[in-house]
Amino acid sequence: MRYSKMFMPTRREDPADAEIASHKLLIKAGFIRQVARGIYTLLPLGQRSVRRIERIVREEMDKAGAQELLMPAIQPAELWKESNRWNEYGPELMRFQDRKQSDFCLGPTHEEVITDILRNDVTSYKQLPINLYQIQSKFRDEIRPRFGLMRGREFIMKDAYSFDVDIEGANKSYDIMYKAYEAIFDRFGFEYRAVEADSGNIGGSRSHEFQVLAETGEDEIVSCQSCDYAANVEKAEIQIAKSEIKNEVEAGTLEEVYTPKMKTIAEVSTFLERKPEDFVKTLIYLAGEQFIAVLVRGDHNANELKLKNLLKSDGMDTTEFRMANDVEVGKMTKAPVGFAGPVGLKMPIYADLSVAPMANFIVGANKKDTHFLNVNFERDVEISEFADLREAKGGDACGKCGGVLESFRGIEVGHIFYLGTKYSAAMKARVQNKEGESCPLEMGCYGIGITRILAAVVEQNHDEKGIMWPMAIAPFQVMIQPLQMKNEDVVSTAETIYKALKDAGIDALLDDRNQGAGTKFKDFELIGIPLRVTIGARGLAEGKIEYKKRTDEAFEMIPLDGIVEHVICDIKSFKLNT
RNA sequence: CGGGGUAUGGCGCAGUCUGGCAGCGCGCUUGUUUUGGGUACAAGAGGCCCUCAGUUCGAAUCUGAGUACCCCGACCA
Repeated sequence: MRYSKMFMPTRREDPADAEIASHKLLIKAGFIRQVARGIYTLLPLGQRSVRRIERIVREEMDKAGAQELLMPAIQPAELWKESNRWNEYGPELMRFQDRKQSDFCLGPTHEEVITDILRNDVTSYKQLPINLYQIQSKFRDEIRPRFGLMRGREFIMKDAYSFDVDIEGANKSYDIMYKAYEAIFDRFGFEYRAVEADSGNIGGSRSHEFQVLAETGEDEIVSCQSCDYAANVEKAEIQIAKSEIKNEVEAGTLEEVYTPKMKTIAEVSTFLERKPEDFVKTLIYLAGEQFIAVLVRGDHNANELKLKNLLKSDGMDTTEFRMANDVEVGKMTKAPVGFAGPVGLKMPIYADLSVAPMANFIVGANKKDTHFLNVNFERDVEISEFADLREAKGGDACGKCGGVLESFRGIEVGHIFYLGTKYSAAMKARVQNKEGESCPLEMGCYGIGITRILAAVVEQNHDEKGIMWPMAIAPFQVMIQPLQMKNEDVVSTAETIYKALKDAGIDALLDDRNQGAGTKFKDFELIGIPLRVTIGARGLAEGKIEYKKRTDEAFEMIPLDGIVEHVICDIKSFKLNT
């Protein structure tokens, strides 16, 4: 491809509304443009890289025995009503009506459609196992889309669905996908971790996320330094040290203190000059119709999954479970948000084990701009139950082996779930097993965020000058730069090299613009093509060509008659490595 | 959904407080120049100042309503 013909609008200045490297660089280097909030166009360069990502995903999925199909983005409400997700999914589901006022949605995922297909055409265990996948645009009306392609409302996803006659088979299908995902993310050159995860509103029990390690990631994960345990903090199990027994200190006098407009622990602790560990946070949740309060230490976070499980085991209705909103908090605590506390609170109060040994702690006073000092259990607060309710954090003891947990931030690029019969039972997708009994299909589902991978790759592969694409994903493999466009030797040499590389099946970009060397170098660095072949009058006089990798500082001079072979050889070795 | 912010040429911004000819840099076009790190000079093109409604002799600027986008939060209690 010739640079002069390629539509690749680069910018000199950082876009005003991008925060993180991948968002900035993808716009600046001409890969994407925003159309609306969380909705982007993939420009030719972006589309080229996405195609390469898709190709790798397809190869590995096919290798794992999955078959590609394509389901519609538009889905009828009827199917979603069968699984009850028409109600459960909430406002994130993009809904609309056709001209006959029938309800439809834009698919955020495809369990319903695929289950519908299987129930009609699969009747015997002999047709199983089967794994079907597609690569397609998904639609989720996210509360807060952000960071460019990282969290969009329309995005490209690979989603796969496995069907087995029994749990044993389903686990096997799950393991195959786990391995396929490792192969895929290895080929992208990612530094990543597979972590245990909560299965969210997709449903199911067994679940792993594939997290690309990055400071800008939205997820927090912990991994054990001693064993192979790794999990999202939403899910991570920790060991509570038995030594956390009550401190024997004399209880101080309960005391009100004026804390104007101090809502957060950070604000109040700075204001009162006390450590966050001296505070107890009071969180109000709504489970079904019942309000409950949860106490965690000021420097801890509550783990909603653990909380939900505890409430469920206490026989509470948790089909609807969420934090109370501002109005509800105001009503229940008689104070604006930020000043809730357990003293005199009329609802069941659950407390994390780590607050049990605390004494003379600080809480909100259920009164505007006021906190209590020297609060103590029994005397001031009655607790319904102490339990492990907090989120893991770095330094905690591993729930499996007791080793030390280390924390990371990650970008979730893949997620696999064992679904069980959640959808097949609801939608009556059944087959006959060997014994002739009718049983619901055992399902698994497996997602990979294609467009998110594009962003994640940039997060892990860039410097201050621009992107550094891994060979596997680069929009072009090599850039050829004639430096003096008026020098016929330079131009014709560049053309010859360009043609030879193209004939060898290599994606080469010839920078045939009549621009100075500086401009060409800058654009090369910004766009991030892995290899650069520079033809300058100076080197050419000695029969030499300059050759440089985007990731290297230095370049080498290669004899003109060996350059093409050298480039081809390098690209081949890149392929073997990935 | 709550809080904060922004909206002026393709991009990045000033001008708004204190109403009076719509500006700067980059990019773009044409010509000359330069040719190994975003060359230099000259001449140009390009804007309903987000929308609507007010105030005023006069509104990018003041007032009101709306829209779009960005950030923070929804673990704050």
